[in-house]
Amino acid sequence: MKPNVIAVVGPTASGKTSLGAALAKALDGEVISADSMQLYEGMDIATAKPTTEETLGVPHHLIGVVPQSASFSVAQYKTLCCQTIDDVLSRGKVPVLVGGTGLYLDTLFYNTSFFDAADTSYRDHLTRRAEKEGIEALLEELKKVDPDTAAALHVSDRKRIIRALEVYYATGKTMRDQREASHEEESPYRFCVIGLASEDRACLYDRINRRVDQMVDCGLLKEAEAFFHEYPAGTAKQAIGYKELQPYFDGACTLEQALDKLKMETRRYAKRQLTWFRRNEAIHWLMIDRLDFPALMRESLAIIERETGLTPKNEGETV
RNA sequence: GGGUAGGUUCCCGAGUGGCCAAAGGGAGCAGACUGUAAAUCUGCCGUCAGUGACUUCGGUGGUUCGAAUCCACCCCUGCCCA
Repeated sequence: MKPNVIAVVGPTASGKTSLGAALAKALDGEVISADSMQLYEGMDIATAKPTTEETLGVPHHLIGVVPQSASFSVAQYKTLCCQTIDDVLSRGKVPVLVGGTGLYLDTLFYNTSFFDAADTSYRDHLTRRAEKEGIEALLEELKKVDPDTAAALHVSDRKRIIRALEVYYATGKTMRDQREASHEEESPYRFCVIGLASEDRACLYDRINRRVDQMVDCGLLKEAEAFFHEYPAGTAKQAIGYKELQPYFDGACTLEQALDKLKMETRRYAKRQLTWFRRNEAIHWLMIDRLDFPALMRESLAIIERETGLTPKNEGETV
């Protein structure tokens, strides 16, 4: 029988961190992050990494483990995450995945193996060609080698056109072949996925707005300033939080304007996350605007018990 | 009080007699996603029925076959003069 892995997913600011840590604590588990930005070192406030208090004394893995300067990929995440899951399991603990990066989570749920993209040299070459010859030329080229993918892509979708060509030239496979090859084996784990969402979109957006203000209170500006000092514009990772603040530091807008923009971008990100997760029918959704924290815990534990048979270690110590 | 620039669909902002439900952008909504994914891309976006109809361009009247566009008066806003 496959080992159980719990996952807590959902849009940003939905409360994954607290629920995940509390569940891990209750189930005698350990948290493994499935967040593409918390993986990197630094950016603690901007990426809302769990604080010491928030971890509830439960071990948290894959947070701040990749240097800013490193190039990273989904493929590497998958390897790293599977190692971590196995490590947690080997110690008799329950792995609790917590995060909002849909692609990273799917690579685990569906056990897909991606063509590793860490080496960017050929991609850079294609990018330069796109600049010189125009992306239309590359799309024409893709039509010849991989017509399926070419037909499915919009001309504006430069990144995917380039990627499809990259995959073809590097592996000799079309994207479809690559996709099929990546599904050869089933996941070695059995996932029980809890999703956090809100019935009323406005409620989630409200939480996001408030959280940005909290981030500022916690020193987001100072963190961003130090970050800009260490990593000149363009060299940093693409996390939301700094690039929206850049104009403010440059004197191009007021702090209020920058924060409004930051909130807006975060809201839009949350919406994209929801779109991603919605198509996953295995997710057990819980509504954060209908359930308070104890209720979320109760419901989650009920779902987990039903699905996996796992029960809290100590009754009454669930919060 | 005088002068002047304006008031356009959720917001910004084009439009200065028919080709205007009204460019463009933003927001919003929906979708995609096998790349670094907190990234990137797509569709919809006045209302209703789905080749059409109806209600919109500060207000009220007017000119005209026809007005967001022209005229009159009124209301409001920015700036300048007092």
